[in-house]
Amino acid sequence: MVNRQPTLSDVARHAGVSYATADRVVNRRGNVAAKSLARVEASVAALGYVRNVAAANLSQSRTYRFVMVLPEGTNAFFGHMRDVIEAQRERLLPERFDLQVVTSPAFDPALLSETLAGLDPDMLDGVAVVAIDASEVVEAVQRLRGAGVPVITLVSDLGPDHRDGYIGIANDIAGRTAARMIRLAHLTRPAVVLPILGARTARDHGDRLAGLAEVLGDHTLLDVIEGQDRPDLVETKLSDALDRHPEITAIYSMGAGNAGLIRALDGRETRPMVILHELVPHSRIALEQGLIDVIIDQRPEEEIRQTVARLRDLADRRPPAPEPAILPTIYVKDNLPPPHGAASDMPPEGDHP
Amino acid sequence: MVNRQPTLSDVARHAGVSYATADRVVNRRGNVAAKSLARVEASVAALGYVRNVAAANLSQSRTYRFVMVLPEGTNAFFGHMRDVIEAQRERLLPERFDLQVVTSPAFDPALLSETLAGLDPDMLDGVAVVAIDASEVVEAVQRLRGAGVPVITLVSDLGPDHRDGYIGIANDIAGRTAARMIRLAHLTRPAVVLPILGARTARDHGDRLAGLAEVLGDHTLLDVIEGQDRPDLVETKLSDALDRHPEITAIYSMGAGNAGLIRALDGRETRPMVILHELVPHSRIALEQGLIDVIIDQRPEEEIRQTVARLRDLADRRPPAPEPAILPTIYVKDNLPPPHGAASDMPPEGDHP
DNA sequence: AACAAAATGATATACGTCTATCAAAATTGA
DNA sequence: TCAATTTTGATAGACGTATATCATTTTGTT
Repeated sequence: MVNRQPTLSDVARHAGVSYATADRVVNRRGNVAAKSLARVEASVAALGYVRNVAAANLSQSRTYRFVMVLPEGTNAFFGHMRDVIEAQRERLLPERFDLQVVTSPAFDPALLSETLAGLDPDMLDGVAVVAIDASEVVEAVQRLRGAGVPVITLVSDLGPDHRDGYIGIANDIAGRTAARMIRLAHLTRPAVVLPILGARTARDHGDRLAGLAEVLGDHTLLDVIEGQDRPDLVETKLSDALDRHPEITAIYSMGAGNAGLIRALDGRETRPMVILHELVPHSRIALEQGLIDVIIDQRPEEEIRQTVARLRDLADRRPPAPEPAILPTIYVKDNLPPPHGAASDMPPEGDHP
Repeated sequence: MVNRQPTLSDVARHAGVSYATADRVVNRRGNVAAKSLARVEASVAALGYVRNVAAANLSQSRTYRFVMVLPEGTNAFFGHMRDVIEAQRERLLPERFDLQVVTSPAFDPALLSETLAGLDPDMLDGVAVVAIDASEVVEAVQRLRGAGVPVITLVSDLGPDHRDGYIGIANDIAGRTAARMIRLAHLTRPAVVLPILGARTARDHGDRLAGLAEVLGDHTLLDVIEGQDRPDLVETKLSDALDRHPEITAIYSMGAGNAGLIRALDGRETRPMVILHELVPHSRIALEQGLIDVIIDQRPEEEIRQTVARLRDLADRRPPAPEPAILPTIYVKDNLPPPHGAASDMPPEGDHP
């Protein structure tokens, strides 16, 4: 059996002070003599007192008010992420979580910093933002943090000193993983790899490319195609490259606009090995139909779950719960999650009769 | 802003009954006239009342008492799983979770059912068991469930009618995934695949083998080696097979005893492609050193997290939270999680001053 | 020693639920 | 219609914490 968890009254009794004084210590209200402070802290340690967060929240009728700032637009990945957040929002409402989604035009640091500046720190317990690594954004984040609002970055990071946490994958590792898969498919022959990205200036794309190059070894890496994350551009540029370089054995697409990539491949009778990023409806279909081989995904469901957990721990001012790292997940045709947007937790039947 | 969540008092007022009557309805205490019952239920629906679980647990000084029944022994996988549970146990103690681990000798249905029979239903709010699919076990589980204790299966399942949930991977999908990886490594040449498993009678191994065969297509599948999950046996049998079949291009090990597999490969100058199951210290090292190519893992951290969440929902008698499916995870050398047993994704930062 | 300032203690209320008790009202049966 | 039964209402205490108030004690200063 578990012994009853110690309460703050237990701590006060053990320290030989009143409940009020113990409360002054643990809630840092000041006006406590150094001696009392030390005794209370000693008792906290001795008894292993941990604040009962449920009781604390109840007493304050606390609501966790979190804002998630996502890029605006119709991008399939962030569209899915918004769906995931919406599902969580409804689930978490009765547990007193108020999740709000705010959008800001993609790739625009000035507008993003304005959006962040428009958030009222007094109405917030935490912010998660898909960051753009620019000085205005860093400043806007620092203003929030200075006002006591914890900020974590989501999917796209700022420097480690400028946020209270990062939930997302390491993009160099994603690139290395892609390279490893390409090597696995070229155990007995040389590879000629065509990299496609949105823009050389996009930091996450650059990191992926760097990781790719590191692990690719002696295999050949062609010049990158910049597709601006636009399907039409990707389609024409890729078609052209495939015509000019029939020796290509693998394609790694680091950005978005993959609907165009799929269209470019669909007509051809033979195709190279293909790896791309993010499991979204059109990439899923392409994988199921055998038009591509591998999808590297960052599991947005898991990212949102961890984001809420982390924001909550930050709001409660307690050490973050250890969570499994979010690693680039490798999907092939056979280990895809069940199709419905909001994932189900059970294996798709039939396996265990 | 969020409107305040309705309380049971709000429901009572809306229904025009006293708090006591509303309470009688929602907590099914009986002695309520049909008319009152209907009105309260209508008000619950109208206001969207959801019980505040935190307040309820506080009022009852509730502790969630869960037991996890694992196979006994030094198996690296279950050893790791126990470490993971222990880490969670400490974390969850202040939140009034009492996680107990009970072990039972591996592969012994009779002893497992005895172990289950030895659990006192009155001292328990839920059980998770690594099941053995045998009638005695099913009966023991049914006795627990009949006594009001929810039981979920972990890693190894019973039939869907005999438990309140299953947390683990679908093993046929794991086998299919392995086959897909083998195919990816044989895009331009035929594969000759050597399957290794613990015993043909082990259901999860059988499922993996079936999945493998389904996806392997025209490639050659050799006769299985039975290694009894024992490193020494695996080592000698594999060495022998490699000597007799130099044409082998891939090995898929579905069971344990992989330390022997690694020893058998370590001496050789060339080796086939190798896929095996479960990320444990020795398999991790082999992957990092390039002795094997792929590890298929079931993420025990994630399984334990979901297990606790599911048991809690069952104990609270509320619909299970949607959780992302646990899919066979593909690890290559580059997307391994951070090495420390209990994974942490963040440096243990200082929080807000 | 006298006084202000700082520290402490005692206590009350609130959060939303569960549980229990007792009295009052409504319904049922004969 | 009267008694027995069922149903309902009102209310109080407990869970552990946060917050506030006010009186009292201790400390520091000159």
